[in-house]
Amino acid sequence: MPELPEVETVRLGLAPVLEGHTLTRVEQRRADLRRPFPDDFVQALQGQKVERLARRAKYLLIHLATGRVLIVHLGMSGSFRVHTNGEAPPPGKHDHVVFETAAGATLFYHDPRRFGSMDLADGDALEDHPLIRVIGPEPLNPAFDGAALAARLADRKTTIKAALMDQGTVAGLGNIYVCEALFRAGLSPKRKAYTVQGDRAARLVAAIKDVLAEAIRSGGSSLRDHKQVSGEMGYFQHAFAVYGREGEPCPDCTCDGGIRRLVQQGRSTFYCATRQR
DNA sequence: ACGAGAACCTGTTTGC
DNA sequence: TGCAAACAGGTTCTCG
Repeated sequence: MPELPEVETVRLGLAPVLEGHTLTRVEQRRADLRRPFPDDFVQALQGQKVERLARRAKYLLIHLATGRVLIVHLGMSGSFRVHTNGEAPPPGKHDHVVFETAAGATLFYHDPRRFGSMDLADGDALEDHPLIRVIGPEPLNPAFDGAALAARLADRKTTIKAALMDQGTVAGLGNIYVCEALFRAGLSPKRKAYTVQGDRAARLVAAIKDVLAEAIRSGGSSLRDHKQVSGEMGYFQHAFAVYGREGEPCPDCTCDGGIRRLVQQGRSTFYCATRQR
């Protein structure tokens, strides 16, 4: 489920359950996800108080009162589910981590494909962590403007689609929101990245900020499984202009073919060849 | 150094 | 109906 708006939705859902609460029990139910858990995973978390939840790109950051930080990535299929009032069912096959709080909440981390990961860092060295260090600017930060994006694209010979999928260019976009932002900005996914300068870059930044903010307000996008930690669906998927809409009419013009699909870097791209140049 | 493709997994949908 | 192939919200390693 997870691009920036989905991870932000998870953060907002988990914050009231975790912030200020103590983890009375942490159960690690397998040795690895995409990578091994840190050796001291349970020891670093169990019995500790959560201070606050943050997010960087698609990483959920759980800051502990000890100063350590749990870094969680949801991969392609990771999700959290919260049960309160002692109503948690037994963990299922793909519930790889169980957290219990002193207030009686139970959290399952569920991830069938196991592309997710969990790691620990020291809070004061978080920006130096290998996973965090390589990430580009946060798109919703006011400092991220057309000039900032243009500068990062100026020497990129790949396509604008590939450049935006690269977390080092700008943080948190994935296949859905790249397709949607390029549609809103009227830019072809096949355009060379270095040609996105000046007004084109400004339009693209505005489109990125708008689509992400709208998606967060909608509780993210729920494609196949549920996403909000309560089990409720997000509903931004109903607002997609192009993603997953191959063959449907373009919502913004009367072109013949409607929405087309092509494959770039092994991923589906959806776009309108008339509106996006 | 950069960019494209493969690999990592499981589950679901599509096509013959 | 049944089986195989294709496809899925991501990242990271390898190869050219």
